[in-house]
Amino acid sequence: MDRLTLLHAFVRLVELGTFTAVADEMRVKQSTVSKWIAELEERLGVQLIERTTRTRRVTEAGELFYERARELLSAWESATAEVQEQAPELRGRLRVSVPVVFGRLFVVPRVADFLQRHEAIEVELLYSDRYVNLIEERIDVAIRVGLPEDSSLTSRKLAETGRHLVASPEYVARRGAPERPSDLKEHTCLLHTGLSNGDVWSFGLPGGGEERARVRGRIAANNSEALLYMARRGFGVALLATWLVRDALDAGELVELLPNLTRPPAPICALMPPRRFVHPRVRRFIDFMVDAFAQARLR
Amino acid sequence: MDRLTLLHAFVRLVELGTFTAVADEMRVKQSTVSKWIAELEERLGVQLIERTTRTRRVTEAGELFYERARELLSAWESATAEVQEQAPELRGRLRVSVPVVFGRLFVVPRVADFLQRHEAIEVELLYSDRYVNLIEERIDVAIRVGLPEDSSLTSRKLAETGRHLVASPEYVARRGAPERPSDLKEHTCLLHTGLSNGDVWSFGLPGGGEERARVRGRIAANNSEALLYMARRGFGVALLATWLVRDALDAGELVELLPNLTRPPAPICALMPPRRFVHPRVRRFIDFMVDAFAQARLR
DNA sequence: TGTAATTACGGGATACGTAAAGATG
DNA sequence: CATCTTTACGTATCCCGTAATTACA
Repeated sequence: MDRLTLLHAFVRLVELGTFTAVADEMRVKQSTVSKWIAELEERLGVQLIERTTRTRRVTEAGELFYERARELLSAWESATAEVQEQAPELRGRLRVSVPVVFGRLFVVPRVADFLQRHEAIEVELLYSDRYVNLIEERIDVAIRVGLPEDSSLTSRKLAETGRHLVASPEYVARRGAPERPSDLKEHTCLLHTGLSNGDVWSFGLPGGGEERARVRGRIAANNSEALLYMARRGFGVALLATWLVRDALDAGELVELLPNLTRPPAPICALMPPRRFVHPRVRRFIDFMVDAFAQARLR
Repeated sequence: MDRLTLLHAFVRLVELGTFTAVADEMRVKQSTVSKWIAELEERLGVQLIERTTRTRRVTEAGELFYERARELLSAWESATAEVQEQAPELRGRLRVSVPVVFGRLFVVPRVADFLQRHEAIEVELLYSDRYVNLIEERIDVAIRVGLPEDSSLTSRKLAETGRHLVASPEYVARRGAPERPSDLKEHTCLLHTGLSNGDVWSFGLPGGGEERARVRGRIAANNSEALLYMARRGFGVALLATWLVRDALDAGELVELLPNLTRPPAPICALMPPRRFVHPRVRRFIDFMVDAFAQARLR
């Protein structure tokens, strides 16, 4: 086992107090943390933490070692940070998976900025609205609208997008317009699969508060553009990102429903495969995107 | 990979200059060192060493990181040493493989001293003159006379033992006594297998210098006592440790041959399975034995 | 052309997670 | 008795070594 990881676990155990907390923080199981601490003590030949199932007490040796461990970890941090400043030119290839429409509208310009700043970086853009397997496809970062169902991925929020509840005028003429979220039960809805709570739509009420509706429909897709297409064709009601539906709204191909209710914004996330160590250029890319998205609001 | 191991490899690469030298020192293959350095650079996102197949040059970032890496490694060393001093009571079980005769005469008393000093230590003595598989038998330390053929084991010299060239009086009466090392070619010799150069016996000449003889015989064994028994029974000439043959010499069951030539002493070694990390109690035990054997000469 | 580093690949050790056991207040 | 750690076990991963390839003097 990586000795610095053992130190990290030990330090956090001293600070947080329970194996469970450390495990959650470090994204491993309790049993793993237990083995890590045991291995560290075994290596040192010294008990660091006296523990029963209910109590933990840092030994005298543990107190001493805790200080040293903290120093070591921060020395590693500063050493790596220092050497990375020394050679700030990022290089190598980034494989970035982006949604088709959102990618074209919002990601590409920012990627261009990133490329301009870092001459030696290459970017491979993989357009997809599906939740591709990041590991198999060797993708460094996937940018997606909404939180993924697969929570094993590490995610970071880049921005939020407004959403509109829409349907085609023809559909509304035929089926009527819902007047309250609960009316959606009577409608055919177009569901986005692959997102957490894809079938529960919530709305902010004018007086404050929130109303949720579990919706169902004939069509479900893990692709927003497919839903947009189906909505245009009058197959049902869809809850879609503002920038996705704007043209259709302007053209009169779609009309907005429940316009007096607010829709909670959907997060735009950068997703990474659950690697233990994130490559600097990936981290820097994501930092850059977070920063770039924070500058301007999505319209 | 263990980050501190990567640092160690990098530091030694800077100091030694070639991947091969580092690999030999760290007991891994060149390809492994190559991957280690590549991984370290990959993690940092910085090239540390510009290398072609023929030349290596430490980059500017590498120079800087070298200093930090050295500090980190020595910080780890001192942190572990410090915490181990803090709690010097060793505990746990040591599985020690010892030769039958040498063990009884020289090891057991020293083990007793070690047990007396460390109350919480348990020792399991496994008597064997064979070269047992340390890993399979989960042996922590094996003490052996002579250097093992299997050089994958890490060994540490505890002491040296004098040796005598012996045969039974009956054998000498029948076959005559050798007058020079080269005469041994005409004799039936009793060979110890499992030792490096077990079939090449060398002797120090009175005027200085050394003479080697490649010997052969009908009987070979990886057990000194078997050779002693065969020598007593008159099956040939044996080169055996002083303490092993003393009783038989005193009793007249064996006579010494070539008494005017010196025999290079055989090393007494502590052997460990090639583990990456030696447990403190094992290390301390061996340190203790080295010290204990250094006190008194073997007779 | 010979030496040294890198890359490819296969086998084996190992470290993780799941689940059950154990312990303690 | 409930909660938290440890232990047992199966599996997937990763890491090392062997061998082929590449690169350079």
